[in-house]
Amino acid sequence: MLSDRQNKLLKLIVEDYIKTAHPVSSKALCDILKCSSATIRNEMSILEENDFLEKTHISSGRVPSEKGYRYYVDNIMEPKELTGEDMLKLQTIFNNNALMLDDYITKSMEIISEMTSLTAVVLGKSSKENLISKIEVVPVNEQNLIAIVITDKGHVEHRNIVVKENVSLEDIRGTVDLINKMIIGTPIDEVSMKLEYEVKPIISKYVHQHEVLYNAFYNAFSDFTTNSNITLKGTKNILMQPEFNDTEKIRQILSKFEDKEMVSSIEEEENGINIYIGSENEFDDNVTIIKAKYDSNGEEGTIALIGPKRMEYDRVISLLNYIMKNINS
Amino acid sequence: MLSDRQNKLLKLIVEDYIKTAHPVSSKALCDILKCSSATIRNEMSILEENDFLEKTHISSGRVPSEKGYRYYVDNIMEPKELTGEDMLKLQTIFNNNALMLDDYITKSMEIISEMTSLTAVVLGKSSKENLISKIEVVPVNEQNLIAIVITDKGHVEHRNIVVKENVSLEDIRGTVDLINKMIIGTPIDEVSMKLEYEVKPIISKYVHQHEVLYNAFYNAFSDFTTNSNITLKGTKNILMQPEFNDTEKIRQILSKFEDKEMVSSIEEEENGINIYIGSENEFDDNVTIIKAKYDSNGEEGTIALIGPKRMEYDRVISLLNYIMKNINS
DNA sequence: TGTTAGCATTGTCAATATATGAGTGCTAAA
DNA sequence: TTTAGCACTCATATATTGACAATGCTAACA
Repeated sequence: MLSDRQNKLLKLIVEDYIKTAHPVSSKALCDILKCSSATIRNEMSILEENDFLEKTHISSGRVPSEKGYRYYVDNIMEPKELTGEDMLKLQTIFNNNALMLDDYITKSMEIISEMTSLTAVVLGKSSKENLISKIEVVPVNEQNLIAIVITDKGHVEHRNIVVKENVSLEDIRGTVDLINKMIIGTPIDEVSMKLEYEVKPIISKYVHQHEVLYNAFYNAFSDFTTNSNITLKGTKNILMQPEFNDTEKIRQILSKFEDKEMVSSIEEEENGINIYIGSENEFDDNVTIIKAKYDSNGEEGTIALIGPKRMEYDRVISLLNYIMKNINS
Repeated sequence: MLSDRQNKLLKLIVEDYIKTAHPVSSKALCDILKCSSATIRNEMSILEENDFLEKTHISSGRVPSEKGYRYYVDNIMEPKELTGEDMLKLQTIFNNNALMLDDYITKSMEIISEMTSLTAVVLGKSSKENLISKIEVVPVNEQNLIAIVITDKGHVEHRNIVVKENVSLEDIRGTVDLINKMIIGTPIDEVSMKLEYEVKPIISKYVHQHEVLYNAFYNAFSDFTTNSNITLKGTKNILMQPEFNDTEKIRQILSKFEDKEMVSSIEEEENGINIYIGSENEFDDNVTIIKAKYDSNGEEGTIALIGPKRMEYDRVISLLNYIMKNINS
């Protein structure tokens, strides 16, 4: 267990380092702790022996280790009130009644990304499990139709449908009506199957050009499930941090950001707000990721912030907390 | 005017530098030009005097200047046949009948970006001038409706509409019918005006809760025009090039990529394929941008590739040419 | 007149040296 | 337990050096 003074010291070091990004020297803390630098050095070396602190080289000041950050987050850090300014910015978003859930989330994460200089990630649960609530088909010209699919959660997807041969508008209408009747209430990821085994046999009875039409619709619907739904905001922010003053590191992170699988791996399973420091996360050892899983009336997803391990943990958590309070229900 | 040999020399230097990214020495070209390095140096210094070549330092090999690239592009470079491999990759996209114009363009630019290690930009003309061909409203639950707007070019936009007070479904239907009747054929950027001055007076006569409903629809439609329509593919590619082995340059370009106005400035006004080398473009002195304006049945936009000045001009142009041939009409 | 061999020159790059300063660890005394 | 003092270490910056890769120039050559 750490003594009171060690706690206080660790707190000062972590917070100073978060602010300045420079290793913290013993001298710098004399005034605050009302003792000499030697005393502080003694305490520091104890903290270092216990792996809470590290040195960047043998005669450098101290820097928090991953364990140090973890201890800070778990035991020292105090919840921080949102500043009026921060709250105001978010409030204006949530006060806007005309937005959908997705917009609330994306916009607030965009703002948070800007406020904190972190990179924001929004991973909407793929709409696989959403139920189809309506299919609408609108002709654009003789060969092109647009099929619009609306799910029970209010998600809208559309696909272009090309009908090469001459197909009568009636046949199209008939097909759409049939599909609509049979497919409403089906989860999106089961649409293909249902089309194949239930709709196809019936269409072929009632619709003239059933072959052509069926294929067109089948193609349009078959890739709905593959939709991934990833949003990144402020990609560059994290790369502006001094810990990424190195082209290799920048390129490495950029590559990961462009890799959908990599980004998808950020998805959170646990409830609440969770912090993954450095090697605790699968994404990249150099970063901390703070994730939160949201659930608003069954619409689930993950919001996350990515930044250097040296981040304002207390502030970020308050901000995420505020969002979660506003969207969870 | 340049002599034959100077032309040949410049060509060799440009192409060698494009391939290797290393300054080209006189010795390296002896074999090809069948003369001694001294002779080549003499010619080189003439080319340098005329600003076609530069040195990175006083005793370095030569590197093409902007003027050198420009001369190469205008007078030396020969059109390059697409390799079977390149063509095949693009062909598979254009052979897919189920795609819309936007998809053709985005997908082929994505592939080209990958093939050339350049960054691709697609700037669709904002759909401002598109005419509205249908408005569809679908209820999601008691408070939320989705308004879907389809334009004559087949673009689909949707907005969530929140109706707080109890409004009857009939009133909503009535409003939608009215709006539909009055607004079809209107250019998107005139919708707000038309709603205000023509639709509003009539709605207030026939619909009960006209105030609430009108406001909801008005809000949903009012930001249609602000839609910008920018797509970037392979952002990281350009930053992987050796000329960007410098965190400052990387950050500078990244910031510009995240700045919508900056990216929008890439839009091309001239017809055909145009090349802007270094300071010839407004975006960034360190890059070359090759732009093409497309026009497919009135749908206009710009496609562009961004990379280091040291890029395979001939290949890139052939690739863009191929796309343009396939989409222009 | 154009080409070339030869050589001094110039700058990069990498390795090495040197000085400076910030910060530590340790020890002995308060 | 705290602290002053000092030796020590390492990063950083700057200068020095030698090897190397080019060049420019000149004088000789075809």
